[in-house]
Amino acid sequence: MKIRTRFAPSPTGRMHVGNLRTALYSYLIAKHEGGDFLLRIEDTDQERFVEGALDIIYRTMAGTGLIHDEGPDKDGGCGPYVQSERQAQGLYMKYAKELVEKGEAYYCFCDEERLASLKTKVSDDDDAVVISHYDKHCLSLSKEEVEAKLAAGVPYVIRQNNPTEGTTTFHDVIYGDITVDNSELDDMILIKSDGFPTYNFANVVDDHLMNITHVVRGKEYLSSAPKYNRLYEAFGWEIPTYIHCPLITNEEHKKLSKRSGHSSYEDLLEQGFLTEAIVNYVALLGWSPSDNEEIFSLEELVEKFDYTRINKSSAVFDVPKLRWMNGEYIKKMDNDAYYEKALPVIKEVVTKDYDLIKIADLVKTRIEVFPDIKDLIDFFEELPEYDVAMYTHKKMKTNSENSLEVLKEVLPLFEANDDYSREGIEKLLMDYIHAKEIKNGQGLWPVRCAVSGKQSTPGGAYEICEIIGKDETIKRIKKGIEMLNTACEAAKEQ
RNA sequence: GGCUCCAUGGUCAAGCGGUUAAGACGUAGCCCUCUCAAGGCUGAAUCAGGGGUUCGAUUCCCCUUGGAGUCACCA
Repeated sequence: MKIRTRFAPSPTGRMHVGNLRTALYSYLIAKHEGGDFLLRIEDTDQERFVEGALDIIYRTMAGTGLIHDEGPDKDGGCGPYVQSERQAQGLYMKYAKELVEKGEAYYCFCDEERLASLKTKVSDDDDAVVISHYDKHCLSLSKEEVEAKLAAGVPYVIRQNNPTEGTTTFHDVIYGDITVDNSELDDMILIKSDGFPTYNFANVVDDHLMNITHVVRGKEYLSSAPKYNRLYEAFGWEIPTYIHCPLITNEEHKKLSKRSGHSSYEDLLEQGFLTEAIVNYVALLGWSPSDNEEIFSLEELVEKFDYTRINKSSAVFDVPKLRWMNGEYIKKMDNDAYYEKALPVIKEVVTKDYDLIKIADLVKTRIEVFPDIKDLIDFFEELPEYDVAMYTHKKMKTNSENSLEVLKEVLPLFEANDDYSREGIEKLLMDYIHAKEIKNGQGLWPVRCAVSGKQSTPGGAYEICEIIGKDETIKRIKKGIEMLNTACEAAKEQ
């Protein structure tokens, strides 16, 4: 039997990483076995629909490479793939009525007020949680009463009719058999008063009609799974394989939600993460391969993915590790791809006519995310204000006096020099250092400080001088001499 | 609060009765080195607690504790 999985998002905004991972796992499970991966849009809540959210879904799927075989834009014979369109065909109502006839569902005319009276507050520490359990009030309505209300146009919903005794057991690949008392099963709404199906109902109907074999979804749905089973059984349909994925949480171990912010795929892109790194990292939240590798392309994931190795416990979304992984991907990038990403960021900071490629090369192993570049290279554009104390470095054996000496002696050499290639500068400086018989650091530290104004820089003195060129190098060394002069004189006076 | 699930270092995790309890991120130190990275090496750090079962439990069972999810005309 061919595996068919589906990703069924609601068009309510950006896609947060939990959804992305669900989509990824669905895709991987299908593709690992050469099965089909479908995209279905669950837009049964008209109020929550967000303009443009559909585009985000398509863009995310295409961007991450999770290409669907069937979907709203790719008919595979199970369409339409948008639930509002299916609703318009009266599809869900038809199935709901079938259930009513079987006694597995019933019309409910209870108004908001009555429903509210059913709600009970339960104190959960400081947060007051409101729960409700429908009391089957309308189940006792006679056929005639129902007909009369229907004819009178009284608003109604259709509810699932769950037994109050006995137990229901369902099976999940990851969590095993789970049994609950039927008394726990609320008579959930199947068809809302606006005629739309609820997520729960549409899901079951569509998964069956679309021949979905493996239902992949988040663990937050685990508690509603028994009610699904009752629906399948009521219809006499085959129950698909359930694969509930563990939650992805924030640092506080709470479920990652849209409100957590900065946790959607697009947020991450805006923060400078590469989609390959995001996909790779997210794949490893809740799943691990049998070997020790960690860096995987989507193709490799397809090959390696084994859903029986998915974990049970939730995983914290650890940004530092994502950053590390992103850095690994940056290092692996070929020049074209790297420059395409790096140069625009560099241009934001450096407007001077410098060799931006050289700057890009300098920072490649020093960043984890592209925006990191900015803070690293700002000194190229303009020499920052700095403290002369920087020239004093214990390990380099430098201080204000000998730094001043070095800069003074090196200045004429720079002025006389015309070879500002990296090699040229190296020769100039090393010849000087050898002649003076000092340690490399003693000569190079003051120069690098003068030329960058920073304690630490990507690259060393040679590279920086090469990039900023003769005029700027001389200008900055003079500035250093000037500052050290005043500092040394002030010291003498004391 | 009811129900359900989960429990190996700070984080991701391997382990599926007998191991010196992998590996990765992070972290500490060292090497390299003109700084910062990268790279190399080394270290610290984990089986929540208590009962069983067993010749032997991280591993199987139970309880406790802790955490999470869920309890909508949202998905």
